[in-house]
Amino acid sequence: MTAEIRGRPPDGTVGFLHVDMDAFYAAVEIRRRPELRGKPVVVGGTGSRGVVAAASYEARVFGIHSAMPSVRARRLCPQAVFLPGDHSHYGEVSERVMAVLADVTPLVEPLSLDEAFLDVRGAARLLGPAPELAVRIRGRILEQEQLACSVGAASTKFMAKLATERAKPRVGPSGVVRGSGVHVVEAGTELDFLHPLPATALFGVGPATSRRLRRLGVETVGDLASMPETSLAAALGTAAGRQLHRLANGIDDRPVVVDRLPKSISHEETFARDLRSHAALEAEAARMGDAVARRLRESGLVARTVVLKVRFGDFETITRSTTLPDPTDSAREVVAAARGLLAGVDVAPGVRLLGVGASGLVENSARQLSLTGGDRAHDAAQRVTDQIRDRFGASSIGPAAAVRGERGLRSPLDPDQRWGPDAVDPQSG
DNA sequence: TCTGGGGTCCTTAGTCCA
DNA sequence: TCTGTGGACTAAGGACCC
Repeated sequence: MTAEIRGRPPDGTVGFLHVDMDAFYAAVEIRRRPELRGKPVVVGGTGSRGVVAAASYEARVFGIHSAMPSVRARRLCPQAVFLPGDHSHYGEVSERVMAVLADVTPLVEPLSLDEAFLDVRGAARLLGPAPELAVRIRGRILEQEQLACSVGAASTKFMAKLATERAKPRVGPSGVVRGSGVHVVEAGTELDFLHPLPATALFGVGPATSRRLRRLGVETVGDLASMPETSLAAALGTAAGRQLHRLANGIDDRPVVVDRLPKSISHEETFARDLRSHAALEAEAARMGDAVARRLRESGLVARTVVLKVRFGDFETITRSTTLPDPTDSAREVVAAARGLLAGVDVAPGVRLLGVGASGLVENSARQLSLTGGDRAHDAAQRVTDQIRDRFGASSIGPAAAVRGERGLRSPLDPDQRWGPDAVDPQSG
């Protein structure tokens, strides 16, 4: 049984840290291959339809950034070293980094492989004030992993995250400029720090919201803070308006949450070329549904809702979902639901991406008690399948449905196969 | 110009039911 | 019995984040 542990809400003292690894994936690759040090290194985007997952600061000098289409990145810097991602290795490194953080406080909330919030108010009483802990954490990660990170310290999570940005290396006119590594926003100076920043610095202000805000004459966080909450709510919706108004005024009472349960699990893939055959797509849906069900079982979760995502050649994206009579982690049921949803989609225009997801997740412990005999036998069979895969690899066994249809479009499902189709290591070929 | 994969949260609209 | 209302739930899509 997983229990969520929550820290206390902020109390006005500098007690929150945000730790963010610098160009994490690229830095891990450079550590593995020291001859790449100082060179522009790009992780991901090795295929024709991929995007950049991470870029070293030397690559950023050329204007390359994450989420940039790989075709464009190559045009900007043809001499950059493009590497496929090695997600499982990054995961291992991340676990060791998180362990360093857990040495300081049990109140660690990972946001992704390379980022976490810490509530150090308790630890500070024993180990020293938050800014000192920030410096110590940074030194320890550098010493143990030979990887640089930046740390922000402030009185709230959100402010600590903004502080980290200030501490990071940046790209100047003459190249890479080293960052301070640690930045502290002292209690009482939050609004001085916050209000000159562009509104896009706020969590939740992306391109669409930014456009709407500019139409209202809002450029900076200060502009936003001086607007009535009701006007923001009218322009952006109740929840977003309220949230932005609070953040712009430095209010963020979210505690650090440890062991957060996932809300959804999904698997999606962009194909090297658009698929038009229902049979081929059914096989892909079966493969992905099987992978999703396996991750549900690994997490000890069952799902109430199965979601199918389809992106067509023109980038139009639709989702179709269905809620099951009983929550499940069975590949048979997830795949059947996904294929049922797919049957209602006209795939003739050509499908660029297909995804299968599971949501409405609950812990499996309650469901186990109510299984019938047939379900128990099926569960046992799935456990054996999982064990075979653990031993011989993800592609060693799978649903028969997954091998029908058009073959050879891509390699079998591989957790490291991310960041787009046709990931080929240019160094090896 | 070309836009991955894995998530979270919010809004809107429709349906069912008390 | 009819009508209105509001909550819960479901489905679909959009925006955003790393």
